[in-house]
Amino acid sequence: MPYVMVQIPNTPAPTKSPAPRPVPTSADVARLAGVSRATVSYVLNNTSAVRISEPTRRRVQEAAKELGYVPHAAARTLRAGHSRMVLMPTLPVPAGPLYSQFVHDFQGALSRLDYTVVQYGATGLRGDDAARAWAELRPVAVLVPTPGIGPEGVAILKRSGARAVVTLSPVAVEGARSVRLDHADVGHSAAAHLYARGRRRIGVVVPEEPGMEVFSTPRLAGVRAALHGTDATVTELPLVYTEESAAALAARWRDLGLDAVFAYNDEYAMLLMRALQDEGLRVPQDVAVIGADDLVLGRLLRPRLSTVRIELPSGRDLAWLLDEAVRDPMAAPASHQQCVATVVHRDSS
Amino acid sequence: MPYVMVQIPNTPAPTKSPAPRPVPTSADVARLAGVSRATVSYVLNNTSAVRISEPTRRRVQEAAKELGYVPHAAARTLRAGHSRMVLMPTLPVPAGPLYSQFVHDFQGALSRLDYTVVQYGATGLRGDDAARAWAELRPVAVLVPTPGIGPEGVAILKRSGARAVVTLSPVAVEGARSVRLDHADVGHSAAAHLYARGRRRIGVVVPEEPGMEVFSTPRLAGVRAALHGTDATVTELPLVYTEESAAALAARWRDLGLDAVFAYNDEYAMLLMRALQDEGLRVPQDVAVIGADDLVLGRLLRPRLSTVRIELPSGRDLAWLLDEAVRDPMAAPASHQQCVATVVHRDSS
DNA sequence: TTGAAAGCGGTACCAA
DNA sequence: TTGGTACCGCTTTCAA
Repeated sequence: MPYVMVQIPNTPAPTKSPAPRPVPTSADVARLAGVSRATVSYVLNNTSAVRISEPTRRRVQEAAKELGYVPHAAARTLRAGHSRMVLMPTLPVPAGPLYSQFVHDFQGALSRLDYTVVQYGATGLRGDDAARAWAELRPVAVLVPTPGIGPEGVAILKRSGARAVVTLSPVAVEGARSVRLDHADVGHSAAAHLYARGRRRIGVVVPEEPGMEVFSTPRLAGVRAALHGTDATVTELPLVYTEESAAALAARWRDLGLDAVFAYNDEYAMLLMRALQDEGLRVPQDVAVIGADDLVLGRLLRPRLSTVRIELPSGRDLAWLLDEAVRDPMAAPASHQQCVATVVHRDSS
Repeated sequence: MPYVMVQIPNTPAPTKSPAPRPVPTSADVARLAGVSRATVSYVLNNTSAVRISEPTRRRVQEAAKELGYVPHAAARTLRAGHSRMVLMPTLPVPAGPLYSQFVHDFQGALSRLDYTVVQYGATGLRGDDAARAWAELRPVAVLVPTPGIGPEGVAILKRSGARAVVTLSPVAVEGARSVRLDHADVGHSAAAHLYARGRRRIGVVVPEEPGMEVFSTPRLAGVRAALHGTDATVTELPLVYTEESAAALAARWRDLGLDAVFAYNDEYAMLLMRALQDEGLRVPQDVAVIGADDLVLGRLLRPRLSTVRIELPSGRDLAWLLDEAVRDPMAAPASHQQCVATVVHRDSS
């Protein structure tokens, strides 16, 4: 039992040297102001159904300030039976610029709708265990930004009081509003593009960083699906996000005999493209390169980087979707949003 | 009163059509298993101080599973008087790769130490109000990754039970462990470098994206400080992170008469450098360019981008620091960590 | 081995 | 206009 927090109301700590003053409660405020806890609650929440005299009001506020009183969210939530917390599990990998922007917008929009967004540090739990961990916090809504939850998980959350569960997932999840987002589409688009441009021996970069498989596996699968039944071949290319790893891959490029590569995303594409060029290979003549995510930086390369742009819903739209779902959990989702993946053809492919 | 959660224990909802079953509690589990709530608690928490017979144990577990019981974190926290939650306010701007990586590591390390990290969506509150909002959650520790808290805020958090407050801040904050991190150092290093390379008319990119001033202001101030009293001039260059904005800036570059630019960070630097080159300016002959953050991608440019590397503490180190502070809040911080900014001189300056 | 009951900090009903 | 008080869900003595 690591941290015993000694709670000794109204009594200076006994012998322990660094007496940790107990946290002030509304009862302390009431006592200091000479009123009841009820009155404190009324004043501090500006309860409109109740009129409190101005002098009393002031006394309470001064007492609260003097004690440095801060209400206890857990107690309030417990009593109220609900909260305005929207929970979003953090990604299993460091976020890219696209996703960071999305989260930022999403949070901003929900703040304006008077929700509190909380990103919950994934503890390595999976599936239903993860759902249970989230459910312990009794959020009013949950946004799962990966295909990391099934109907079971959704049921757990709803049974625990969540009024809305929104997922970004390739398949609709029973009970949740799912915005369809399939990373296989990205791979599919990239592969179809390369194939249409006459490429047949196609490499696919697979990042070796742990956790990345959540995204890289479907992207690779999309490539395979697009090329299935054609005369094209698919070659997996493990790559770490370092210059050295890219150089090593480029060094054995001629042996691989590939004429195109889908580089997972723009960042890996930029890394690899530079290494290929340093190796004396011409892009796109010797090898076509395409990335994904349509980063600004990709446009700066020469040749300009072709990419697959994935149309994430704006954070604002998703916030509204979520709010609507919270307000009327039973309403059928108006329309099944879908994130489309479109090729942005520039000069590298 | 938007969401009235009707709690009718042991009674099917009355008339309301989509009967929202009340969330199951440990009392429900107890009832179904035919035991007391105490026993349920013992079983579900594997309380070692108490022996529960195997049959009872199983009955409880089955009842819990059948009801889909999930314990209520707020209730537990309230009763226990403390939690293992580490709160970290989200940045006011979308995170860059450097910070994303840091947060990821930090979370992973704290998870292993059995903490739960929660990124709290900033609601636009500032200073002490923000501190109060964080304090409502009664976190065991708070990491403030910006200079967004003062001694007052720290006091509020500590009075509310936080056993540790850690800040990444240019100045030590009374009561908190501060890892010294001053973005002015970044500007200072960049400016000193450019000056040493003989540059005298120095531009400083100032991102126009809202919220960015948290970082851009000190970086600019650092440049000014480094050049104060010399014969060099400093010119602010507002820039939006788009090709168009960069092109517009580059178009009037010759009129500006600058021979060097500190571009806020590597991403802006890459953007601007490309625009300058497209305008026919030679880097570094006509204009020296230096960024910051030492991104991998900067090394891929030609000329390779000079940069200022800022040595963030590793997430793991900071997690340990925090854990130590939690375990012994009174102990003086062993050593004042400091994030140094060092110039990585490559070819663009 | 199990149960009864107190109490964590707030809120909101009902009385005064 | 205010105070008393019964909860919210869970843990943890103390008794049985």
